[in-house]
Amino acid sequence: MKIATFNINGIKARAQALPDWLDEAQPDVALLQEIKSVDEAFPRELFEERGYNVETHGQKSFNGVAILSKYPLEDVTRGLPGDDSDAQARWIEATVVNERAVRICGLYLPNGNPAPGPKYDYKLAWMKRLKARAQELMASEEIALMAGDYNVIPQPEDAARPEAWVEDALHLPQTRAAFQEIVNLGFTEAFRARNQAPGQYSFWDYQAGAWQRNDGIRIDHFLLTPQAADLLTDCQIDAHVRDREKPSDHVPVWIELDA
DNA sequence: ATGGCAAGCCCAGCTTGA
Repeated sequence: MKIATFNINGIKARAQALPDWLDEAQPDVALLQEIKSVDEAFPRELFEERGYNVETHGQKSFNGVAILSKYPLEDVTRGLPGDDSDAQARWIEATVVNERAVRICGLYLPNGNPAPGPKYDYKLAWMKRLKARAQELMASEEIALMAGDYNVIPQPEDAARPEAWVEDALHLPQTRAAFQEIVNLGFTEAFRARNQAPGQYSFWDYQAGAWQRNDGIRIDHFLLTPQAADLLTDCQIDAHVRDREKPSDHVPVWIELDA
């Protein structure tokens, strides 16, 4: 089962580039972030005509996540538990049923800039709720994963210019510690489990020719429970997509699970 | 040394992002 995550930075703006990549990469499941659309305006027919089941958790203008799956989706839930007052659409989960059932969580973790400040407080609070959900997944002993735009640069080698990020909410010690706490529950970070090479990124700013200079950061991640990690056979970043017409500032990251 | 882009929205300049 090929599972991808892709922060598309607006579904309307990616109406060409996203289907093009799906046709080429043929993921069985695609987790999308920043659809920037309400559910009613999401162009689900673009994906249904390609054989995908579509579940969205949208919001006007900002945020918004979705799951596309060639296999049936069951027990879909929307919103990260732990704060009923949180109106931001950043979390969706579903069980994908093929040979085995895989619990798949798609997430768009808050950016948190500027730090310190209320936006950073929201990021850290969200990460605390994420940890609670992660503990439940771990206790369930399911084949499960949490993937998406974490807005976390885990290690200095995950940035081309780590010195540019020292004061940034994506790379502050508290941010990295909160991410590491979740990994330490027993999750496998799929990309680094299979690839130790530096210079591997999933986001390049639109400004200053960042892509042309490979001035990127790696912030889109897969965290796998042990039951999922046992089935992991590959993890790659489709960086070439960044070179196309009207690209997102993120590129797809995908895993292959023997499931 | 600095700034440099893009998307969405009451369509024009603001907010947001990373």
